[in-house]
Amino acid sequence: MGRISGRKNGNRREMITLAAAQLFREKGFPSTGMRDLAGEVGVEAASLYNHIRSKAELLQEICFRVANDFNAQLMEVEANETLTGLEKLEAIVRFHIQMWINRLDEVMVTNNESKYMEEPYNGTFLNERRVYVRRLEQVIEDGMRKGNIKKVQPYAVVLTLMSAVRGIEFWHRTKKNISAEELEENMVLHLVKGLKK
Amino acid sequence: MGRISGRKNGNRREMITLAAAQLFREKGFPSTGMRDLAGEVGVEAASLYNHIRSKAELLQEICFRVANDFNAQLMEVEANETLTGLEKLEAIVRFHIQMWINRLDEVMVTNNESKYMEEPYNGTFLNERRVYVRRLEQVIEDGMRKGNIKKVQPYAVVLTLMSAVRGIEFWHRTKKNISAEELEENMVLHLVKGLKK
DNA sequence: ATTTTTCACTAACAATTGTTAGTTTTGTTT
DNA sequence: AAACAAAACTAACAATTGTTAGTGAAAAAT
Repeated sequence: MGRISGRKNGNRREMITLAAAQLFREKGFPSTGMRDLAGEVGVEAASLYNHIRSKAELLQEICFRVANDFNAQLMEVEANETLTGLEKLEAIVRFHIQMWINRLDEVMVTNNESKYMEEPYNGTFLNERRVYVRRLEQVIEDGMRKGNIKKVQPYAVVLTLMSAVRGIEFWHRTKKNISAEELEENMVLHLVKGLKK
Repeated sequence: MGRISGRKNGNRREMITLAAAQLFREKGFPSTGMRDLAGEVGVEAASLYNHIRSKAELLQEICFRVANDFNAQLMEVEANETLTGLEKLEAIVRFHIQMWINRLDEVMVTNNESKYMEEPYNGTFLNERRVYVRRLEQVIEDGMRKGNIKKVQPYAVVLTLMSAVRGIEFWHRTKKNISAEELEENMVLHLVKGLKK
């Protein structure tokens, strides 16, 4: 065990993973070649395999890392007893918006390319998503019961919220029109405050 | 073995296009092989080329057909002088919802796979989209000026609206929870009525 | 009945795919 | 300086890709 275990290796691998996220987003997973990725990293394709096991593994790492971050934040909000239902929802929506603004590559890959994961990873992923949606519905139902969220179909609202933020993808391409803060406030106003009773 | 049902070439080609839309949605454009498509149609891969010029042409046909349908409806609404700004917006949002419900394959391909079109088609497509967004912003600005839409950033609202309906993709996989009509009403309530002054 | 058109077939192509094997270079530890 | 591990390289593989050429059969037109 000579070298400090995986320190340099870890950095290199992280670089590869982030380059992969960018390419997977831009070109899509199936049409991103290992030679494309190698070129981005500045190395021959075969050399990548000193750091990763397969192309598929890269996709799994990206998707599950993002999924875990969403889950962790939801857990945190759920546990916060000082917030009303509507405030919880707002915190969650703001987190989604910030993820889409700050980690566009990874989040878009998670949204658009996760279907290219092999089993059982894709199945697990879809299941985790289903659970996440159900927990979000619970937050809304709680808010409706306690009285500061107006009467709606929780499932429809969750679908709408989680998809609406995807619009940030297009904002990214033409940033000039409007700042990140303005965009966030407008979306929150439109999507969350509109639910106040 | 001769021909199957094709009285007219047009029918056969339309069958191929719709099968392509379904496969492009499910598997993505790059990883849908011509042999997959041929199998779906019940024919050998080479035989497809009696009806189409290339795989790329299929994608173009799907994307521009959908884009044209959206443009046509927007033009119709714009021309209707009896509607207020908010009513126009509602009509447009309802049309989007119905397109996502009734023509999911084509609409999803248009949203997710259009980037795989070669130039100049992709450029033209992105430009058409930009124009569409700008026209939708105009509808909102008109509504704000005439007084029945509350003060918002039109660009942010358009992004939100156009993306929110993408949630219907997930509804399609698990239809049981809620009917198409309920979903539409909930979305309209959430997305449009929330904008009323 | 004969010609013409339509369309499916088989076979094959050049290019590209992810990945492995084996070797050499690089940088660190003893 | 010698030894060792990490990570780069070249070369090659089997499989798959979209597409073309050429042929024969069925349908439509004459």
